[in-house]
Amino acid sequence: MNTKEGTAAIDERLISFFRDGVRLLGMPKSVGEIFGVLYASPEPLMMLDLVDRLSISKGSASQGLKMLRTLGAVREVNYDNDRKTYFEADVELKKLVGGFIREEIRPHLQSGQKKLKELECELSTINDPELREFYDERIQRLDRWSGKANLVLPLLQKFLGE
Amino acid sequence: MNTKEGTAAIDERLISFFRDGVRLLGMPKSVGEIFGVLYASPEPLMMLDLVDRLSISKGSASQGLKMLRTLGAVREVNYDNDRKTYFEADVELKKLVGGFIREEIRPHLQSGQKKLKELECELSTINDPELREFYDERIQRLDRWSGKANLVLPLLQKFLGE
DNA sequence: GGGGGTGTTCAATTTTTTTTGAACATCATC
DNA sequence: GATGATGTTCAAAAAAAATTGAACACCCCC
Repeated sequence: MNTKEGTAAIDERLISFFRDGVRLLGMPKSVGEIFGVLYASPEPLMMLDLVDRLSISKGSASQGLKMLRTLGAVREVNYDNDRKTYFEADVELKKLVGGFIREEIRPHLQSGQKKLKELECELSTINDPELREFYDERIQRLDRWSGKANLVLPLLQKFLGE
Repeated sequence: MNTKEGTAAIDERLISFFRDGVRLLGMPKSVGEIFGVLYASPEPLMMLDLVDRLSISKGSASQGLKMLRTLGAVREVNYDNDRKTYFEADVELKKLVGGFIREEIRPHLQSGQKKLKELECELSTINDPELREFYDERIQRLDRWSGKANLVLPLLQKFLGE
């Protein structure tokens, strides 16, 4: 790790940048901090480096890294022809955000769409035509919306992928 | 409130739909439930209707309504030439999502951009040119990204606004 | 096959967020 | 200006989420 140069202040700011950033995505701050340390590091790091650097437990570090690897935002690398596994950040943030969209937003959207389908089936159980009309309109509205969201997500990912 | 017709099951599903939906935006489930009840109601409701319907406390209902009004997703209306205030959902979900973008995402983005500005200033304190180059590249990358995000948000809002 | 260094798992703990409830504010009506 | 029906506030309680730490698994190397 690089401790000679005066990069501590910068590292701190980068870490804080990502800590807040992942909060917006509803992830624990430790995950943001881990990503921040890796993003700010010229060399890959080992898990224990993160534990030291951030004063977090091995458990947190392990789980945070797992989450980040699932998103595709961090990967294992070989380094220094040493057999240990090191970790490095994928500098393309689209991995971070794209992974979030893939792992969090899409499943939610899908389950929402399933719920809407079920809703449509139940519509016929309403007798009063006026009331049925009312619910029909509201459910259709959600349908259109959810379709739109489905449409826009890939575009968004494309756009954000530099 | 409409209790005659067999809409309870549908209402339940709509409520659950929004409960999960707002969870994705990191809001308390009570907020989603409140919006759900209003969205599923042909008539405006009073706060105490929500308290009854959802078996939540007045405090929750009041705070949830406040949040939804801040987002612009719910508004007060007059009804039944009665002086009480009633609440109804804005059926355009863009209000809900747009409000979220305005109240949550934008401020975060702005504070992130401020952080980046500060980071750029600190770059000059690094002596080693190679290391400075490294940080410079990473920070610029964040800059580009944050600019992109700023660009895409209004487009997103426009697109989602039917 | 034992030891050192690394990462994982998960029950217990801590921290954070949400919800509650009781005291208070508002205001139309009698 | 008392009453009743509504909404608000906020400290305390409950619930949910994140973090810890200790036991365990893995794996290279001697």
